[in-house]
Amino acid sequence: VQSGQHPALTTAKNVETYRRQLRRLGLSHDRRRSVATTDPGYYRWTQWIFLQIFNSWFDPDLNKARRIEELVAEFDTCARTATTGDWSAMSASERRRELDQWRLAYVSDAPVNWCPGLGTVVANEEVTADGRSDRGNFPVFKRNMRQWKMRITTYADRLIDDLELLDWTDALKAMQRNWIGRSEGATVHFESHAGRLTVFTTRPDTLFGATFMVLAPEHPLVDALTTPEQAGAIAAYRAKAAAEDDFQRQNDSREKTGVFTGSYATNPMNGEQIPVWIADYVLMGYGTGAIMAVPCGDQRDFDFARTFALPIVAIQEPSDGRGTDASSWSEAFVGDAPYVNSANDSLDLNGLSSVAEATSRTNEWLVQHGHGEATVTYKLRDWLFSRQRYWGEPFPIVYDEDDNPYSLPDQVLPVLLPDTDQFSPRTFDPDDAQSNPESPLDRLEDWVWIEADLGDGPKRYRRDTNVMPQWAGSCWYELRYLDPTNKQMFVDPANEAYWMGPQGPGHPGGTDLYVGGVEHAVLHLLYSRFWHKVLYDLGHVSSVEPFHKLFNQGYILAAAYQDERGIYVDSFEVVEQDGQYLHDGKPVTREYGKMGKSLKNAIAPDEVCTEYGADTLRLYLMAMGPLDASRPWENKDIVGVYRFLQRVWRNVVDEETGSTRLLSEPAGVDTLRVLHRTIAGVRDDLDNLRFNTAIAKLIEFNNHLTKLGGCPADVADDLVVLLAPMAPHMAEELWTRLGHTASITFAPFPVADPALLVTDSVEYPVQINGKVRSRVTVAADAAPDAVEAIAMADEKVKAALGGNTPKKVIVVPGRMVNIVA
RNA sequence: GCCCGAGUGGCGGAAUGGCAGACGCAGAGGACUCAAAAUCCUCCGUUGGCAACAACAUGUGGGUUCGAGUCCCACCUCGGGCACCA
Repeated sequence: VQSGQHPALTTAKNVETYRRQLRRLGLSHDRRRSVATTDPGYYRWTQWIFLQIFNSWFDPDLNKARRIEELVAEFDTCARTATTGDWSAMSASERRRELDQWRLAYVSDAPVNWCPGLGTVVANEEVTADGRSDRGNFPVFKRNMRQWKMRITTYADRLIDDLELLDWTDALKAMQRNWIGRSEGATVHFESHAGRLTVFTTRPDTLFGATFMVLAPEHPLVDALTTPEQAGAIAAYRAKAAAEDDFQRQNDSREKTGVFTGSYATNPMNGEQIPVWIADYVLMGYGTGAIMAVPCGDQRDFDFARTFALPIVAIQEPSDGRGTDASSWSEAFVGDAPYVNSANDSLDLNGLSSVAEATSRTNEWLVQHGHGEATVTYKLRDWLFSRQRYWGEPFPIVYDEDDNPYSLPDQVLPVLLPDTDQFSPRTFDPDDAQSNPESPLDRLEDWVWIEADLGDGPKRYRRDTNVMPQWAGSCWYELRYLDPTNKQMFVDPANEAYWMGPQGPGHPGGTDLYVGGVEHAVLHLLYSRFWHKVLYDLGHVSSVEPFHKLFNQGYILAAAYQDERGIYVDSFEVVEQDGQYLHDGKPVTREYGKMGKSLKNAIAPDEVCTEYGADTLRLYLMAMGPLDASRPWENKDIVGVYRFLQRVWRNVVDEETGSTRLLSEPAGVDTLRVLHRTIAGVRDDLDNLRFNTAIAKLIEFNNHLTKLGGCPADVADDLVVLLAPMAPHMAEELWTRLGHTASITFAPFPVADPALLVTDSVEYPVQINGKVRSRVTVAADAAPDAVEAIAMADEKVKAALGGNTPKKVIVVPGRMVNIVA
């Protein structure tokens, strides 16, 4: 399955068949929009799945999603207590609010990424490292807004752990692990006069070296900790930090800045009073927004301590011999080394040299004494799921007068987009951080307000005017492909089990093969795994994962040219002259990059198609290199595969008459051997997605036929069928001319005859000390001893040995002979 | 800084630890042609040699092995991802 394509396309032989199949499915072909999201069926089931998620919650005890009714039942029997107050005493409205806090899809007023240039909010995964939108490259601002989110964070562990079950590249798995960012450590409590300060650390074993603490400027306890004499400096620092957004803060120089609050906290290990500072290198959005600083073992803390003359205490004897007097160090020490200065009345780490052991002993001690516990934190945040666009699935949600969300009943699905002629979201000055989103649906008052009876009698409700992101449909479309016309459910469980069910114990199930670009690593591929796991937990699918084997194809690159100002110029207007590249007569520099508008180097496949035909375009793309490698497009290379196709054609068809011109003489054993080697090789290459070498083998076979003067009649069918997967149009045409009436699609793919894969005799290269000095031809079934004897008797070998007796002779059957002289 | 990849002719690239450069592009020569295009044939890593052949060659330096583009160690360069993440 190729991302974004309808299944009709994967079986269609040509555009007409594709359109016909689409018509049969009641769909239309629209190049600008993916088929999936224009189909009311997809809208309907995407909304239905959304409601499944909305009406479920995550049970941490079972580590899985469950239906919301089960939570209500547990509240009723007091098996679980509500987070706010007494469930049995709550009013209906209070109960709604309580439940809404548990849902896997929820509305919250929290920091989101607002992109005024696009006019919509976007997910964390859609923001680039430099704080811009991945589409359009507009600035993105963190703002509190009321938006839909999905509780993907509850699946963080399973999303990491189940990567083990998948046949994906290590690079892609690493990207997902990285993005989820699980770090194991401990939370530790430090007492202060303003209350308990809790920090997260991955190195609880270094607690004895914690000589100060740093809070994020936004930390809620900063006000209470700030002493009157420090109030001015703290306020000024916080104001400065607030004026900068996250991205500016991170892009600023890494000079350490910060201000002392004037207060101290107690290091629970040794009772020392350590100063509490604020600094912008501590982020409110990660961990607890507060850190303990261990300057001897962390470079950032070390820099901070040096800048502000804070104490540094060594807690390890550095392995590089610099000694334990930290005042003489020029950098922090990181690594395994024996602990020193690390003991109190009830815990002694001194002398240990294993971080793992010291960590587990510290964790035990923290729990025993009530100072903390082992904890895991994640970088992953909940998924921002609403957008302020027109195109997208509307939320099947309405709000009552108290702004509580209600799901619409299944019978009214799909909620279709209302008619309008104003599709664009309102966009703003890209830098106007204070602007507010306006969905195109907001303007359609007639659509927004509905009268409905959702159990409380007929009432007026307001529709949700957001739409779902483009990822919603792609989160589950592969499931719909298994059962595209089903009107009763999104996929029949029997179909899902047949196509995607686990193939044995420990197998996660999922599609057999998924080909897609690596740019989806932490977008589509993360989101769809999450949805799939929710559907699995709720019992709708039998597979644990949506995509079992994933293959990342490389990008097609093209030359891009920059003028002296560094601005990209149209690559088609660049000429090469004496090894120099010129645009408008001025020299430009060349680089290779992903094709696209920004580099002005896109090549329209239509033009290649018009000039050479679709088969040539397709074949060129497959032949130019391995599927997973990015490689440059070279117009001048296309002619190579074009010539190959023409040679095949001329070997089969007489260009004068248009009828076949096959050799009536049956193929000789040489030709049959080449044919069957080709069959075996092409099969193997196709199985392993090595299209480039499969094509090379076909070219070799065809070159062999060209030398024969044409194609013997008895191998013509095989030649054409071998070619069919890669040049389907021409193969179909040749097939017809060879007298077949049924489509070549249904012709069986040739099978190699093992008898024709072996030869009577084998040419052995004979090496002396690893260098080829001669070759001998030996019967294929000759015993190693016989091969050795023949090699030793060879004139060139004798001459090269000069009468000396070899120390050793190695015969690799069927491969070679190596003589050690 | 951390995590993934990748470095082979003029170019794109081939090579289960076993003849490095398959196949294609570009280039050179030839046949056909009045000529050109197209087509077909031959050559085509570097150096030396008329040649047979020899030496050197898969980013650099070591190692393992009868044998290394392939495996191991260190380094260099390029591409991608993440990053004041505690």
